[in-house]
Amino acid sequence: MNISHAAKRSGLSSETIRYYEKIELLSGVSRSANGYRDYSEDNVSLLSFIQHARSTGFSVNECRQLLQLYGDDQRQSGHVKHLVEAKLVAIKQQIESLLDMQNTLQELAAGCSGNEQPHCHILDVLSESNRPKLRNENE
Amino acid sequence: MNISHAAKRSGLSSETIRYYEKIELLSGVSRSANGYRDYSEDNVSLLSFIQHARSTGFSVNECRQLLQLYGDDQRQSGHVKHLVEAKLVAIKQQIESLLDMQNTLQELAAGCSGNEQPHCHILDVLSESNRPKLRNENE
DNA sequence: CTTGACCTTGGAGTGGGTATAAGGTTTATC
DNA sequence: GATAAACCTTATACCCACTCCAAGGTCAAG
Repeated sequence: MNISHAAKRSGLSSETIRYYEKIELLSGVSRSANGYRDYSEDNVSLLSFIQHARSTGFSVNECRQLLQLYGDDQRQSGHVKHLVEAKLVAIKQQIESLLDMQNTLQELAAGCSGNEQPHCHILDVLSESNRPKLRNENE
Repeated sequence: MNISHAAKRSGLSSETIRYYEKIELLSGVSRSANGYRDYSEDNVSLLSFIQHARSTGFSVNECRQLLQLYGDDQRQSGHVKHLVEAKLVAIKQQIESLLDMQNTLQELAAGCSGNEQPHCHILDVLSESNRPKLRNENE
């Protein structure tokens, strides 16, 4: 199976698959006589695994850990669950941060008339020297 | 005012302030006789402005646009509001995406016993070749 | 006069790809 | 058999937004 077929099957781009090989996230891909990469079903399974993990928020290095556990029949499922729970905490923090931004942006937009006049509440707020909501600034 | 003082005042790091100067996000900073950067109150205001905009989700290039509007007394507040509303849409999309990930991770964690046994529901799901919830795959 | 805390510059590294150039191969058509 | 399109290969550069490092200059305190 050539790379573009493996790409379609795994949901990754050909470029990304080559990149994953270069950083040794995926190894052991064989080559045809003409030098083209030749993907097995197992290769495609691993690529799909990576695609799923990446789209669930895992970094490439976390994918490395997940792949190692995946290939280890002596693994303990607690180790895997630990990675998932840690990622869950990180994702929740990111959501919190984005919700803060969303609130701020909504407040900014609500206060701006958005017409052809130069006065703009948004710019007023952004240029305020005291950051609102940020307490604990000793000194 | 030296750079570390400007850093404290603006909420940015000295390295970031030098970086912003290098990419010409902030210009016109004067120098003391010894070659040290010397920040005015106006400089600090702009740095704070950038810090606020960055922490509200705007990219460096979007900050460039905001700064241009900020410095233009012929601006139309509608232009500013447009930037804020576009950013709001992008932030909402990011939140949606992260909420999807959060759901997936919670389902994965819930299905895993997380003990010392090798069998792991998480790895089972990640290695499933058919992506769940992703319809519309003609062919 | 030395120590430590600043400041300067340039350059490299990070993550996770994406794009481009320059070339080789395969397949279909004429 | 020629040729063009659509693949494949490699190496390299680029993107964003910093962050870190090395090598050196400056300055205030003790």
